[in-house]
This record gives sequence, structure tokens and C-alpha cells, in this order.
Amino acid sequence: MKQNDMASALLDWYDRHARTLPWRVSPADRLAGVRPDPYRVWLSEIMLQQTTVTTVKPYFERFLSIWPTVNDLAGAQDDAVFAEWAGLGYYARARNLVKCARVVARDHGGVFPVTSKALLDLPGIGPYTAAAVGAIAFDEPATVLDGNVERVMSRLFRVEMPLPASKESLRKHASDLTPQARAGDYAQAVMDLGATICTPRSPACGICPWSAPCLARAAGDADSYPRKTPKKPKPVRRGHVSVAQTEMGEWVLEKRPEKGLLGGMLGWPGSGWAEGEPDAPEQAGVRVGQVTHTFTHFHLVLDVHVKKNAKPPADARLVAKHDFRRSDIPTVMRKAFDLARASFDTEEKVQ
DNA sequence: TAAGCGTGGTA
DNA sequence: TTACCAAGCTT
Repeated sequence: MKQNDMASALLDWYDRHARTLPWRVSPADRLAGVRPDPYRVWLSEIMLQQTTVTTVKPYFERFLSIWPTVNDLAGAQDDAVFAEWAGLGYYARARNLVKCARVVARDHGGVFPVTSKALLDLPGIGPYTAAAVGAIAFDEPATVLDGNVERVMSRLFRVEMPLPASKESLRKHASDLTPQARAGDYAQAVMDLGATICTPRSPACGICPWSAPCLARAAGDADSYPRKTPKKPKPVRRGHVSVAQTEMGEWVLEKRPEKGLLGGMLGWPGSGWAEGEPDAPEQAGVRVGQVTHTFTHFHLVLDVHVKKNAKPPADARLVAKHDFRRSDIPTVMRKAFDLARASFDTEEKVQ
């Protein structure tokens, strides 16, 4: 099958099966020549990095309702953005999101650059996101290479070299297939194909528009691609946190350092989480149990302590009971809170 | 180049 | 229960 025919076959499939998504222009509007809003495309692509569509949807809707334009987001308070991002993970994305919005507002007059090359200079925008925004928002025939496309290409061409070493080879295959016309639709189509047909497990080769040219399909071993180099085992780390209230009933939180794990987010004070952390000191309060949480590169076992009438350190962030939202803190901190809250008089609803 | 960086869903 | 996986970027 010729490369052009493959692109056409995929676009035909996309025209029939494209999913409706909040950041996507409807098929009818697309036919009428409506272009997507670059701000929405960018915001969705940042949120979708290593994150599923289902998880992103409510966050995207909420961000858009609070900050409808890039200029609105540029004028937001950092902490407000972090609070809304809480639970979505990879918090460096939230820090770079605000940075990027401010660069666009200040240096580009509130208008996103229109080429993937220029987009690549913005904070938080790497090769994938630059290509995706360039293609989807501006119809630039840029090649998107995400996990989906890597999987599709590795199967189409039955690439034996394992990822990540094979990445540039996969990029070449993807680039050769990328058409000049309908670049935005094609980019979304090839990713949709990976997300819905050419899935990691049990791919639906029988209904795939690229079944005919696919070498792995012919060999019957599509599910064994892409080859991957084995991952290192995750170590177990331990630590403790202290969920404390002041005499006034305020929660004693702290703002974590900007860099590193959960950077910039609110959390409960406690130990570090390196190996060989010391036991919790007396002042941490009464131990009520432990929670577990798995990060990208380690498992965490966290002892949870509670303390009433605590005297907060000078750098604490005191949050009044009625101002505290459980949803404003990262998931591991929510777990600690859920365990600790039973020890407090929290009859009131806490979101 | 490799490590650091979250979370929720799935088999 | 454990391990893998998802529209990656930064240092």
C-alpha cells in the first residue's frame, strides 16, 4: 500500500469514527472550515501528557471555565492554578503551564506562535506537544510521535529494536507516512487509531484501516510490539507526615519546594522520603496508621500522625477549616488526610 | 543518555 | 496484588 493511500485510508476511518472531545472541533464545524482554538489545543495537550482522556476531561472543563483565554491564565495566581491541578499529577506541568501562558501573554501579545519550531521554545512544550499543537491548531504537516504512534509504527513495520532506542527509527516511519493535507486531522487520527484500535493489549486488527499493510498483523504477533527494554524495579521508601490542627482549628500545611516531587504543592509536614528516614519525633503527634502510594519510580509507605492544638512553624500554611478543600492537595496527601480526619471533629462536609 | 517526575485504570 | 500502561518534558 502506498503512503498516500495509507493516509487516505486512515483519514476515511477518522471521518467515520472520530470521537467527540471537549477540545476537539466537531466534524460539521470542521467541514465548515472552523479552526480549533490554539489555547484549548495547547491546554488539552499539556494535560494529556502521560494522562488518559477520561482523567483529563473534568480538569480541562474546569480550567476553561475559570480561565477562558491564555491571558486569563497568565493573570492567575500560582497557588490557584496548583490547587486546580491537584490530583492530575506531574506537577511540573502546572508550573510550566503558568510560565508558558505568561510568555505568550507578555512576549507574543496573547497569541500562540503558529509553527512547531517556535512552539518548541515555550516552557513545558517538547517535541510531541509542539508537533501536536502545530498540526491540530495550525494544520502544519508536523509529525506527532507519542506512545500511540510509537506502538502503531512498531507494529506496522515490525520494528525489532526495543524502545527507547528505536525512537528515532519510529519517528522516521511516522514522518514518511505524514501527509501534507489535513495535517491536524491526520495527527489526531493516528493517535486515535492507537488509542482505540491498535491498543497495547488485544489490538483489534480485524477492524483496523491499516490491517493490510501491517507486518505484525500479517505475522500474527502484533501484541508483542513495541519491544521494550525492561524497567528497573521500584524500591520501597518510608516516611511520616503529621496531620495537625491549631488551637483555632486551622489545618497545618506546608508549601513544598518548587523543584522535586510534588513541587509547589501543598502537603502535610513530615520527614523526607529517602531510604533510612528516622522515626517520627514525639512532636509529630499520635500515630494513627499508615498509607501506601506508588510514584513513578518508588513505592512509598507513609506513617500518619495526628496532632491537636499544634503550634505551627513560622513557614506553615495555615488553612481555616472552611477554606480547606481535600481536592486542593496531591493524592498521597489526600490519603493521609482521609486516614487522619476520623481523629478530628470533622462533622462538617469537607470536599 | 538516563533519571526524575503522579495518578488511575486494567488484566 | 502486582505490574503495566497513558496525547512527555526537563535536567
